[in-house]
Amino acid sequence: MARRLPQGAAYQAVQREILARIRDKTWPPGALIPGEIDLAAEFGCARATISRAMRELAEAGVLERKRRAGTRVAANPVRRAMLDIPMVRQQVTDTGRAYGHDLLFRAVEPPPEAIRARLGLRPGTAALHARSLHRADGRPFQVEDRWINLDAVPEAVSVDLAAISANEWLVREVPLSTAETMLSAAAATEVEAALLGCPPGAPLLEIERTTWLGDLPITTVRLLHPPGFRVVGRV
Amino acid sequence: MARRLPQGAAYQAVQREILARIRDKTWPPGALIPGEIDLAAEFGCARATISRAMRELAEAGVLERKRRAGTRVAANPVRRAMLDIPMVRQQVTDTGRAYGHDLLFRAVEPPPEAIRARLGLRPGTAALHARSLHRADGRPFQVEDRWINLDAVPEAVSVDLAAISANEWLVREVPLSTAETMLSAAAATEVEAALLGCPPGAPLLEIERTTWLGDLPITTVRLLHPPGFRVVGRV
DNA sequence: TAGTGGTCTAGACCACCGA
DNA sequence: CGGTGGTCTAGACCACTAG
Repeated sequence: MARRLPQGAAYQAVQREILARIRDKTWPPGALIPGEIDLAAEFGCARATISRAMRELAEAGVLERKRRAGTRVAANPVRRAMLDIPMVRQQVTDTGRAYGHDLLFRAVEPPPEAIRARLGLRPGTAALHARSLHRADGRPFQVEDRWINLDAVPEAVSVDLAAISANEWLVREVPLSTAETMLSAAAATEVEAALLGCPPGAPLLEIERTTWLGDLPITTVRLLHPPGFRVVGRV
Repeated sequence: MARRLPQGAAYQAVQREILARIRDKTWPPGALIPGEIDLAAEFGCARATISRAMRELAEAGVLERKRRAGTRVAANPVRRAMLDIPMVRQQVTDTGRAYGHDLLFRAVEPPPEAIRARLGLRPGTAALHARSLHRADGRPFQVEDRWINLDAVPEAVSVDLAAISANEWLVREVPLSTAETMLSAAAATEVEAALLGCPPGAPLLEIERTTWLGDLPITTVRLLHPPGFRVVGRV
């Protein structure tokens, strides 16, 4: 590989070259591009280097790879946005504001059907239900409405949610779970409007997230953000 | 590595083991974990295998790696959601519906200040402005309000946007650009409400995206979706 | 069934930066 | 300055699947 380019590693130089050839239509969308061995010969590097370059481009959605069939330029490129959704506290303090939260409601009760199904509970089973308001510099930042599966994490029932937010407790005690996230827009109810300090009916960004530990549903949460709130995605 | 586990590759087995040790608090948040050489010895595999396993976990936000300082369990785990935002046509047809779109407006005109800055244009420079309504089975699916930098892609001015949507033309002609995506909630204006078939003030999911080719801004677009529309993120 | 990508290894050199 | 991660190599075997 052209002796130590100033710009980073060899596999990245390979990626740049591949991208350049796609852009200038040397390799148009859908085209079959040379195999790893051929490219390694052309670029004068090891096959593993080409392999890593192409593997990452495939993960990024730029290439489509199949054994025996070879590697093609993706015909229908998909825009992928990586959203980082940090813990609320960090979201607030990272922007230099003071974090605070109020526990508005806490009960152990049977969840509505939609939540029950999402948590995989038997009908009639109770779960921990908590609603909190998170604040930045005292101003409303996020309303959190959370259900926790007590079959999965029974110790949650004895946590003082006024002292530590459910969010943080779960991150500490049940780390590294998998999650499904949904984003949508919702109109503020009377109650939500009062909490967030906006008119009823105002458009709120709503994030719903269900979290599993393996196959076991742990918690499902609905986060509401005041008008103007934005989630920013990288690449 | 424990002789060809049924579940996938060796580096994945290493990842599972690392995750297991984080979950059971063998390695709590913030803890320094053994180096690549030690782990390679323990797992009986090559250092490269450990390296790949840990590199991916670091990219996923589970580990934090620093030269000389070693590898630590991330203290403030971030939930990362990967949003796939396909081309509108695909989004519609993938769900078995018929795709259609109407060009509502097209002009070459100086953009408002916010757009002008985003596209990096000199004051007074005109850009291509297009507004379209995308339909699924005839029903409103998305309102697209787009500005295209004609300094970057002058040939855009001669494209028949009624025949091919700006979205698809750009994907075909200017592939593999980098982008910034923002999601928020917005209230429907009178015009938007009429287009999307919802009451004025209804909460709309708004996606704004600006796209660059290298450092050159290409286009910025605002996508509005009717109430109930959801974006789903994987992991 | 042959050829592609997927993975692994043993060894090596290097850049970075914390102790 | 020395140890860590970051990368690269040459070679090997394997899994999958298109032809």
